[in-house]
Amino acid sequence: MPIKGQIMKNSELRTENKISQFIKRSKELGLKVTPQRIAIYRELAGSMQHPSTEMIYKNIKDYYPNISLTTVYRTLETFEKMGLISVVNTLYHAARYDANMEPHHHVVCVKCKKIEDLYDDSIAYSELDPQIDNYKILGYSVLFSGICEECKTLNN
Amino acid sequence: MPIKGQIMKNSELRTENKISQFIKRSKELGLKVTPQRIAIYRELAGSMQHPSTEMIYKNIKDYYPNISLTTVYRTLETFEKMGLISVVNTLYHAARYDANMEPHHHVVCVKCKKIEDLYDDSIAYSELDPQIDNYKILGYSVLFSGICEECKTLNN
DNA sequence: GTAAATGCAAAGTTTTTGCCGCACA
DNA sequence: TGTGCGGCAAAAACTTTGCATTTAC
Repeated sequence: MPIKGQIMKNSELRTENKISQFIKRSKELGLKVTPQRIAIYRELAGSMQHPSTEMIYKNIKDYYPNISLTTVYRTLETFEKMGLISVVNTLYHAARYDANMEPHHHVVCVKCKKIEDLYDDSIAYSELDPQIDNYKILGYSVLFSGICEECKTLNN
Repeated sequence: MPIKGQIMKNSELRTENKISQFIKRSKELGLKVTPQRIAIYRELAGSMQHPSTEMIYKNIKDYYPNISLTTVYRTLETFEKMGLISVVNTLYHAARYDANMEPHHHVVCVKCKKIEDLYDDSIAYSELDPQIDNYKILGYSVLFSGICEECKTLNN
């Protein structure tokens, strides 16, 4: 959290700028802007860690001890539904397995959580980007998300 | 489960073939081939659903009521570690969020579960594959997995 | 025979829900 | 000043662990 009267770093300025945008967008969307929501958004916008709900909660606790974990869960869900933030791992609810060891991709239905295989050569990964040279890359997967035939028909 | 004396469908033959391979590979790896393990592998190999642990357990229960959910959890973990099957959603343990709404990809460290952003134009998705035309595609994400600098150094 | 695998029970994590009081627009 | 939001407690959903017994090899 930025401290008044102190010089802010560039990254902190960037974060504060994102928060202004967030407040503006929240109002447009009819969402109430509460101190908890600002704290949660700030924590996320100021982090490069792609934090979990628990991590966000713990960080906020330090300066806002009364906040509830439930609030963090509910708020992140709301933000995500409104398009203010995104979930890195759509399929976080439970481990999903595959006996097919051929290289292939997946498409998941955001409504019914069905996963289907996808063989598509138009998604090609050519060479390692310098940005990830310090990683020992083991593999990669492409996950499409969408709405499947059946869920489109049910349109709910 | 295929029934003796009945004509098998092509898909069932394919599944039984995969099971033979699985048994052979298990022996090579020094894994014991138990009825439970065959049942779990068959359930996965015969399914297009990318089932969760619970789904596999429930299906097996129908004809093998004594099997334990713990066994299914432990067995899937073992299979995955040995490279017999794979997890579709590496980051299933907890939801991870991102305030960065720009299109970008991610790289996750399989050891410490750290996620980093990745901007890479060499991963390009050109056009929708006919296979997923019946989906209303909302987006896609590329997730690289590997071992990060720090975890490489710790080499454990 | 022995190490590995299973089953049961219990506990640990992560997430959701119900209810009520509060405060923001 | 009403409705959306937050906090607490409880439950649900998912996963792991410890220990005694059984089984595959």
